[in-house]
Amino acid sequence: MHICQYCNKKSFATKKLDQIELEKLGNNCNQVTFLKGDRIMIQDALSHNIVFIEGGLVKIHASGPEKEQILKIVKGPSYLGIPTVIGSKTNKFSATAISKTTACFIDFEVFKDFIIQNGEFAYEIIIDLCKNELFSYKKCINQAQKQGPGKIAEALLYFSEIIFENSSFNLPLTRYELGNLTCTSRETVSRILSDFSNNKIIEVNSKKISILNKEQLEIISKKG
DNA sequence: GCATTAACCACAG
DNA sequence: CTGTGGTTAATGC
Repeated sequence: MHICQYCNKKSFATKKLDQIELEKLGNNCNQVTFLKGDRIMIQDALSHNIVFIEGGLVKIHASGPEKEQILKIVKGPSYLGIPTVIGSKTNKFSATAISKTTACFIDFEVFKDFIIQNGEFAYEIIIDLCKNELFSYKKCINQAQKQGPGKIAEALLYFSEIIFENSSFNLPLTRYELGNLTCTSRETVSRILSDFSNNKIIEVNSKKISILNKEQLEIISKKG
């Protein structure tokens, strides 16, 4: 059992719960700590839990016809698996920690009761789902229409602005994984990164990447 | 044809 | 795991 009342990492939705509901949540959720590489959710497993990532970085991936596909990188605080628990019996994707991550597993029946009984809670969940859907649309367009440099520029800006909120960061993926995420090959990632580096748009030191010319990167990302 | 883009292969560090 | 060079295929002037 977990004391949710005093948790300072509540989601926007759980901030809308009253004391009684928080107590109920606490009695029906459990916190787990994952290390880099640990699997948080396994595709095809039955799941009755909503996962809330309190903090840490998580890789969302699913198996395709020939290989595992990285769908996106998510930073806590964030819910995982709301669509897969509500819309399906089994998980339609896997989640793997790529840094130390704490997550709360919430019993779905309790989560469902909150949605049905607390409109403000439900509304916050809907906002979250909407944002995710729009993100998917955007990623689909990027993937279909942008060329290599545009895709990589987009990914670098995503890490810089959304994930790390810093112009300089340590890439939490290998070149192969970045290629997989952006739907290109590892060789293309290598070449584009050194190309950006030669043009003084970014600075690369193995995993450490600093964005030097954000405007230029945005132009490349935008025009594809 | 010729240029561009990017995947695949191979090899070195 | 990564960077680079050669090769090949698709696509667009």
